[in-house]
Amino acid sequence: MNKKKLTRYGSIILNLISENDVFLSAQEIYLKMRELSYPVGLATIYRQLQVLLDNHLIDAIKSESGEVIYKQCKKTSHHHHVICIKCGKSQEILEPEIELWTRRVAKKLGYLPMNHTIEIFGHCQQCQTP
Amino acid sequence: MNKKKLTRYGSIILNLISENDVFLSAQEIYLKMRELSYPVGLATIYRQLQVLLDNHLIDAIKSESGEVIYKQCKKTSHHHHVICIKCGKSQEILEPEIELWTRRVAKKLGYLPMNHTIEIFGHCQQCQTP
DNA sequence: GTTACTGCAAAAACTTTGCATTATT
DNA sequence: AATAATGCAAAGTTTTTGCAGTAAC
Repeated sequence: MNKKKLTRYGSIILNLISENDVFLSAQEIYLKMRELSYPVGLATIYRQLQVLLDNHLIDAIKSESGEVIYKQCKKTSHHHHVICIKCGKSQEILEPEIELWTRRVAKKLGYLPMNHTIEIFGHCQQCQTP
Repeated sequence: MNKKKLTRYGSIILNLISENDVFLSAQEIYLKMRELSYPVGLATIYRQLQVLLDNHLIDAIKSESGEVIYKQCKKTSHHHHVICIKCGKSQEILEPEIELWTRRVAKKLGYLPMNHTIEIFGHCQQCQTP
């Protein structure tokens, strides 16, 4: 058994993430925790985020700028996201056909696909009308 | 005019990249340049890679581990890649349908799509048979 | 002789790690 | 008391920036 358990701060972080509709970076979570007066260190944030990931309680993707951002998704199975580049709000993409597409394309080129990243960035409905 | 020009090292970097079939990171390019006895600094590598990108002479994507990697692509228009996670070899994906798919999916969710990333990671033909 | 490029060092930003201290059981 | 979690500081990585020196035109 390689899995570490959720700790006090782990649950608090999970709550914080699950209340939010946007992807948050570890740094943002750290700041929010400090705002909420939890005397938590950044290292703990990173360590507990890893535990949450290992237990599939949250999802992580890479932002456009390259940092890892976290969110709790409704779908438990593999999926992708549309992310607003203005407000950060994201929605899950529920299109199984794309999984077949990646497999088909990879195989056509002689590759055995193991993994893929698909992210769509744009403006959400609210952020389109200023 | 905001574009900087290609310099002596820029051309050498472009040659190095165009001779390679795999995506290279700035750090790898730096090492290869030093191996070839060019007394070039890492900062210059980064600065000239940016110039090469601005002039669309090379393409860049993010690797699985998050660092930016560079390659000269045959296709000049927007496209995606399958990348071997063992040897690094990549192939360009020539499927216009996926562009329509991302637009359609984003719009269905109320988003105005601006940008997207699609990368497939796996094992290439040679790396499948050890 | 100006202008632009480069090297070096320093800094910035994100993340990981080591270790002494503190909390949990 | 033993075990595990935490905070802090330090270090690791990738990338950017400032500036003095050098090359290019």
